[in-house]
Amino acid sequence: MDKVKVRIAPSPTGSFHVGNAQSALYNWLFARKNGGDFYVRIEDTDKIRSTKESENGIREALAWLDLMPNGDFVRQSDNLHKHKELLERLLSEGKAFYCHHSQEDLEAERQQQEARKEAPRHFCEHKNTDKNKIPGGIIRLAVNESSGRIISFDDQIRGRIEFQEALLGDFSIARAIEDPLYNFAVVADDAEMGITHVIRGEDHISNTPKQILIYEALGFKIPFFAHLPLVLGLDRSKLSKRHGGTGTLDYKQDYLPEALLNFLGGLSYTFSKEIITKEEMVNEFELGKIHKAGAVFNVEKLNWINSQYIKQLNNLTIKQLTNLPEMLDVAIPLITERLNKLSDINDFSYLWKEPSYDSELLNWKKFTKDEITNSLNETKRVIENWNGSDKDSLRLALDDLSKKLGDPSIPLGASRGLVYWPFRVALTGKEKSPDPVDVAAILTKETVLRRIDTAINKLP
RNA sequence: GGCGCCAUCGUCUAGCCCGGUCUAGGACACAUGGUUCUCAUCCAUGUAACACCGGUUCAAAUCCGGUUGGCGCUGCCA
Repeated sequence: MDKVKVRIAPSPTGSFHVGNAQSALYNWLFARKNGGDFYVRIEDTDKIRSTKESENGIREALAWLDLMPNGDFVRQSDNLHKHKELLERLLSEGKAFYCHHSQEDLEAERQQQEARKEAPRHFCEHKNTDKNKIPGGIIRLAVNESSGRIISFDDQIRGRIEFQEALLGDFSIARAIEDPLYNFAVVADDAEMGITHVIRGEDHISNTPKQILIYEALGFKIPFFAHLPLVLGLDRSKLSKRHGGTGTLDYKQDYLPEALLNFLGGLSYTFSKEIITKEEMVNEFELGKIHKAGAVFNVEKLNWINSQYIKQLNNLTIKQLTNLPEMLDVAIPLITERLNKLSDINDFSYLWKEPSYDSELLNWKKFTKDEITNSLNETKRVIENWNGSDKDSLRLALDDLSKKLGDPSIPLGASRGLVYWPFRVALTGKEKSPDPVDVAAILTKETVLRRIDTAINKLP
């Protein structure tokens, strides 16, 4: 058995799609599981749309996800001389030929076929004329139009898939001798690189019979094919720009790479548990167990997975990720417990800078301004007598205050609000926050007192 | 239009290959309750699905056929 070699072949014409990232993961997993190699080949035959920035984006995304290939990135354009050589061979053997039809003619033909409810295809009469080796026009593969052959392949995920050869037409393989088109370049490069398993998106299923014909014309060994289900948007169509958030790097500022990988992996494969590392995925992974149906990219689930990973992060990593080196370690669990996305860290900025808020927020339920002001003044007194670190003693003192200020006939829980609510708003400026006692223990005693004063002054 | 792929809760799915153990299980989301000043966490509970029709069979989510629907491709893009 040959050593397993797989690859992803993204085109550098935009951001690295999350679907590409999922494809990269499954390819990487398959390679790792089978002791094979994983390659990245930049598909840049479209010279007009390919950009260097896009290629850099692919590198950055892969590096971020830690799905680095064995060896350097391969660039399809570096292989042009080989493509030309192969194309010349096909031409000289009569397996490919120059088609001199104009694009207008081709378009007209296509429309007529559609009107006649026929399969759109172009069988070219130039194939058997003396024009067939004269440069000009595009190069097509000579396909047998009267063939009754069924081209089939055993998809490693879907089972046998069949196509009628006669419906293919003499499809295009190059714009010119030094300008190969996708289907031809992929086959040439995959063969050159010794790719054993082509694992790619479902949108390539209909390219497969064409590629098989090219493999045969070239006399190359046909690899195994496996077509991955598509990553879908909320409307169940292929996830695209209009759905937003299609670029892998779009997730870099809010999500941990392990979380995105975990999410993407579990989207079209069922692992033994919801939260799983990619090393654990390697152990369980079997190509044939990848699902067939497309899966909706569900951000809610991604958020949940991300929150699980954030809770597991150590203090140093949190500080680096959020770029807040001065953050106190004791504050971290309070924050990570409430974080879905990394940038939400700004909701906790009161831990390191003065909060700003509307004075109305200080009022809890139907209490009067006087009652709130009084509560704050009493709380201030409690803080003044507090040692600044013992949370239990502070809670006890504030509970006593609650009993004192509240109606003795109602339970303590209900009267605590009169003390805790304004205190919490004074410290955090928010209506939702961790326990104010926890916050007070993080801020210095002086800061707590200052913020209470600020709150009191806000009230008329 | 042609060709192809797919089809279980709102979403991701288990079960399907080897029919009965499925009054269809789990996770996310949602709802309710407990803890609670608020939020989050945690715990408990709940709502919610086999696309349809026919066949095979004692028995079908599971096997077969058809229909419908969704999606993909249909380029001198990849």
